[in-house]
Amino acid sequence: MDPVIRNILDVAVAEFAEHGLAGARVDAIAARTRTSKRMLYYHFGSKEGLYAAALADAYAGVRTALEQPDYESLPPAAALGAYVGHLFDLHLKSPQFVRLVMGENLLGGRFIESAESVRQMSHRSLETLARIVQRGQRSGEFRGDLEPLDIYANIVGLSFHFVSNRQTFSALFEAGADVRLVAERRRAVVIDTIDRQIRTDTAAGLACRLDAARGSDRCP
Amino acid sequence: MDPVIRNILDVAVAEFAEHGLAGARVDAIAARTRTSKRMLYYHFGSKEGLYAAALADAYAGVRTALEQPDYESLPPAAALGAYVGHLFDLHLKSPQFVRLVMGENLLGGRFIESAESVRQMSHRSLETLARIVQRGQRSGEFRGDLEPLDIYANIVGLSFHFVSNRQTFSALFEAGADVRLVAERRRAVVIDTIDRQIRTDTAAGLACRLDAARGSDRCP
Amino acid sequence: MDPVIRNILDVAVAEFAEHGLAGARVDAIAARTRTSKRMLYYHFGSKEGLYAAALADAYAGVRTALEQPDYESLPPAAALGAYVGHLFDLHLKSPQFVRLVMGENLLGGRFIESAESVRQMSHRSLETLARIVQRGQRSGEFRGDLEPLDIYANIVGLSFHFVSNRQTFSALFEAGADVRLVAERRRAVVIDTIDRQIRTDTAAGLACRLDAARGSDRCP
Amino acid sequence: MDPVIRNILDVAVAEFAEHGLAGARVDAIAARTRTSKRMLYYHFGSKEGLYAAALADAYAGVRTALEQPDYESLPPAAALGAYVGHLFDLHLKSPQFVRLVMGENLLGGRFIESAESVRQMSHRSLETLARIVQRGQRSGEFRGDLEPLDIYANIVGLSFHFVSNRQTFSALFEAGADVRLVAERRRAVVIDTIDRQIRTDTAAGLACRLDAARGSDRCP
DNA sequence: TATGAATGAGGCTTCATTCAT
DNA sequence: AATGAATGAAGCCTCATTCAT
Repeated sequence: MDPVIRNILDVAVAEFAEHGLAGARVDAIAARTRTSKRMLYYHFGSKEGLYAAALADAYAGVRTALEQPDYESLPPAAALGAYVGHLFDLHLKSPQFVRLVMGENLLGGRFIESAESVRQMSHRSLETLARIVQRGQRSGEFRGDLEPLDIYANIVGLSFHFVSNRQTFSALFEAGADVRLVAERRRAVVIDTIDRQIRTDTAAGLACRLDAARGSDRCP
Repeated sequence: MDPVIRNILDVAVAEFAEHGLAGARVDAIAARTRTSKRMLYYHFGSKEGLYAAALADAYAGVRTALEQPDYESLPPAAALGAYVGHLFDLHLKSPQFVRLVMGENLLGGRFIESAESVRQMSHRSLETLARIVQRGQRSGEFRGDLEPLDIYANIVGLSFHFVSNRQTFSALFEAGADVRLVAERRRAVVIDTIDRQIRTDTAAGLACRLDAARGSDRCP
Repeated sequence: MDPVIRNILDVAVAEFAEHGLAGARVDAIAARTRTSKRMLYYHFGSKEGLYAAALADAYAGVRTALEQPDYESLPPAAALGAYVGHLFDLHLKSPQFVRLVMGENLLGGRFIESAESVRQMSHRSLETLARIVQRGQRSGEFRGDLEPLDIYANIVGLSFHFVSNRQTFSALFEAGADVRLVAERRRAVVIDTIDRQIRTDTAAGLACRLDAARGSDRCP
Repeated sequence: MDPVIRNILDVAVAEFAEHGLAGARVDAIAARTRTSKRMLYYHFGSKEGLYAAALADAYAGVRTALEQPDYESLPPAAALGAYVGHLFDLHLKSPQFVRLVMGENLLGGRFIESAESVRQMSHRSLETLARIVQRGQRSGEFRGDLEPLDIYANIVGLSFHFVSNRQTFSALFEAGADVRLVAERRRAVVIDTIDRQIRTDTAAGLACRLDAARGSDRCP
């Protein structure tokens, strides 16, 4: 990639992640770039054009990190744990990406819809999980009443939220705690949570929960 | 509360939730208010002052909803399910609140720190959960190696993320799906997930996960 | 009218007449005004909004001048001559108005269409002419095969063109001539031309010309 | 002419006619050209240089059309009618030329002065008219108190104005009328008007009008 | 002769905020 | 307690023009 473009995108990702689309300043981006403000418009057309490019670039950056380990060589439960840990770490190490996605959600997902590459990438990750789940279900270790998307939403939800809402959450509950220890424990909890969600040898089942959704909240 | 103030806050909450602090427009707020722009400054001093007030007001709105059912009269597992469902519903019904908290996180939690009322409210909700957990642990139904905060973070994380990231998530994975069915299933999955996280009769334990955090990702 | 608005409009009319919509500079207008650039936007919303207001104001300025003498008390031919002279003088004394209308034509008449007041004013002037013509036709002095609009277009066309194309026309044909004498002679020619167009005692008729339009250009 | 230059000029004429000097965009011209923006500057030096070239080119385009029919073989009155119709048609078919000349007038005729070729062309056309007039005067058909320039200004004024002010004029008076019929009638009216202006057998004379210019507007 | 990238000045517009009344 | 007019700083964007190749 053209190093000029590369440079602009790096700066833009940082600025948009830091301040959001509305709060970001084109002048601020230009100032931290090796080129001029005029060039931003030459290459990207508008502030929104630059934002969209930065968003896509951030997703692309994550994609590289998604070049996954070989889960197939591990037994299902271990593979699942590795997968969850990997996704958790990914979010933990990509706070800019997380912030951009948050901002994008606040904007109603306007810009992500047009990014086909993002969709492909996401689906590939989901399929990797689906294969692990399938293996576990065939071996009898994993429950059969869960969709891969149920699990995927849990993993991403827990991982994402830990990073995205850290500011308010730790301000409210963990004032002064050691950040590294908090993350380490949280990682373990998330892996454990998903592991228990999916194993066969546990009590309540999803069917009961769905029944309950129409009636009371009580499951035996 | 002074109806003028009430009116201003309602409009401000909507505007800030919609556009964030940077994207919100004081003029837009004033225009949708029954008073003039000058009055916003008279009562709240600045845009940021109004934002802080709107944020606190949104939290207060949720507080009312938190006047909780009497969990004590239910057996621990049922109480937990009810608690989780309640929190999930709370987020589902308060998208403005969720959006404000997202925006606040993007701002680094700058404004929430000063809101003591918010902290108190949050802690009260955590304590309610803690009491349920304690009962379950004493009866042997619930695991003893979990902190209430571990569970609370899971519940809030899953509930919040479902609402906050709906735009991108459903754009990527659920294009065209029935929104109500998706929410219903998701609610059941979340309750089920927390239930399984906390019961005693399941396989892997947290200790193993924490060990793993220092070594591999594999738990027996 | 608010003197601030009045002041802005005066300056804007001058600037837009001088440079056209595209060539005019908002900064230049603001600088020659007693208020700030910000106020232009406060009162008129945009450069185009200010342009439209200036255009309407220029037309209104002409309207005042159109408060016409009492043509009814003159015999038809004399009334017609007075009317033509009046319109000629009007254009001659309103070069800014003429330039604005030229610019408006170059813009395709985009802004004039929305100005109902302009339409009313123009039609009132046409009706004044129509009444004179009617009197002359009844008395037998004026031809009966002409529409008032045919005559009005001639009067306005000749008057307008003399002012609007003076720059190129005199550059090409009258380099160095005395401007006042040129205008005086031109005024006489225009009145004479219209007078001859409309009298009964002349040679060729319009019918022949219209026939010719389908065939040759030769009229007996 | 170099086809590259030809191509650039065609595009430039269109753009400047459409938007005027200030409103035209060099980028827009370059984009619709078969060459690059750099070439415009290579060949024409600047935007203004290109404008001047486009203006001269538009005049030259009209010159070709002015290669006139053989008026000498017609009797004076018929020749005059043909001449007037020819000039009217010329304007009608050259709206781009008309728009350019309008713009040029708004610019004060800055660029036309330097174009000697334009002057020559215009004078040749005037001389053609003068010869026709002279023949008519000698035969007694035409009045002797008119300068050829008086007539030429009338012809060009009426023809030009019909095209140049069509936008505002028809917006104000002919909303919805059939464009072709309007033009046809207008053409006949113009020929008729000039014919009557110049014939001997009519009432009022120019001398009276000129006298009137110093006194009242009333001619016997 | 030709091109895509680059440039700096200046264009229009909008913002949060305050003043006179 | 309330209002409409006012403000200056700063925002995004576009222009004609030129440079490196």
